[in-house]
Amino acid sequence: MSLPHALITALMERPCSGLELARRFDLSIGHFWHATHQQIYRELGRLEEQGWVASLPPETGRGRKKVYRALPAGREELTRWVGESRDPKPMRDELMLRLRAEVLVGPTAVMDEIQRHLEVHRARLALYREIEARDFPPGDASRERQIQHLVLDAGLMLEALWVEWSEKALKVLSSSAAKDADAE
Amino acid sequence: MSLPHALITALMERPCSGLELARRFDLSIGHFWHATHQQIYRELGRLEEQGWVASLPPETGRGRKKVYRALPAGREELTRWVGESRDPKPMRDELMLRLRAEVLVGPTAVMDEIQRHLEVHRARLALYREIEARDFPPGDASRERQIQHLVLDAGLMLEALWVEWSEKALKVLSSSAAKDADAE
DNA sequence: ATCTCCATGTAACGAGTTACATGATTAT
DNA sequence: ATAATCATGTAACTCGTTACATGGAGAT
Repeated sequence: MSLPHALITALMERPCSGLELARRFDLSIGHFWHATHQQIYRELGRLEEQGWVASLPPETGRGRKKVYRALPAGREELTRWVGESRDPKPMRDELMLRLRAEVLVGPTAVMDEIQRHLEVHRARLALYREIEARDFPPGDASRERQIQHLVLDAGLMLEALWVEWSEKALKVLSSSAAKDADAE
Repeated sequence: MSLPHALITALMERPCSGLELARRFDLSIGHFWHATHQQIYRELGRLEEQGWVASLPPETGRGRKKVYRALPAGREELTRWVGESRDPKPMRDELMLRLRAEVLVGPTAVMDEIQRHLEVHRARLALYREIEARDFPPGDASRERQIQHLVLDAGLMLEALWVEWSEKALKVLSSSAAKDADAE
């Protein structure tokens, strides 16, 4: 149940319409909490029912741009939610499942897949580094900036980790493939 | 759509009943693909319909232990699935959302939450290190063992990353809190 | 006029979660 | 006998995904 609070947060930062929200998600919040525009519309409807956000123009049906903003009640709800406590979820990684299955049915072409992942992670890492260079110049910063930097840093560290892991995996798999060939 | 294939994998490694599967998930596969026993029962039913797994005793209703095993068709399906290609999903982390919201409604007690997460990740890291010491002694190993080690290694690296990140976050937050106090 | 975007929305489904129900087995 | 536990299962719900439908605005 985090999407509603992600939306209130985004609307507190700046009021905007559903589609703009979807686009902003793609650029920032979406890096650690993805959502499609359908999810966003559905959730905005619920948030409005709850009285946590409000849309400006009278609801004249489809095709009309509706600009939402967060209400005081939304801010209160957000404050309550920030104080909640949840255990971190265990990771969920399909590639690890595939590797485990590969041991049983392989050898297969998993190396290609790992290579593909490696490239995706490298691209994300490069993107995050750009953002860091642009938005977080070295030197002291306010508490707010430091927290935002921490969040970005988690993304940087994760992508770097996956780049490192993928390279290692490729190395291990190629050497063990060579050994298998020797054994024949 | 990964759970069915996780189940086929587990049943190929060793046939067992639904509840045993649930327990084995908690111990191994569950570290990177969690599932509850309800999910597992539902999925086993579907897998049996599909003809990918079979249960031994005649189906005499509730309370009767049913031991499942993977069928050749299941193995084929697994082989097909291992060859599939999917982009890695972007991370999804509620704590990052909370931090982003905290900037707007804070300062709050997020540090306590980060501390809690830190302890969870330290515990998982210790567990994975135990498993590594027990199951992966140093020295050459077969391709299978190396792949299994790679999977465990991803878990180790991730938990170590979160420990590192949490410690850093606590340091940053405590120093910026001190500065805020100075400013008053 | 009609075409192409922009913007909002519906519908249907699959996956995951939570709470609970029921039959079998074992221990006391 | 009955209570605890093992084992399987139902039901109801939320969240996320995919495909598609509809209305409005500007361009040619």
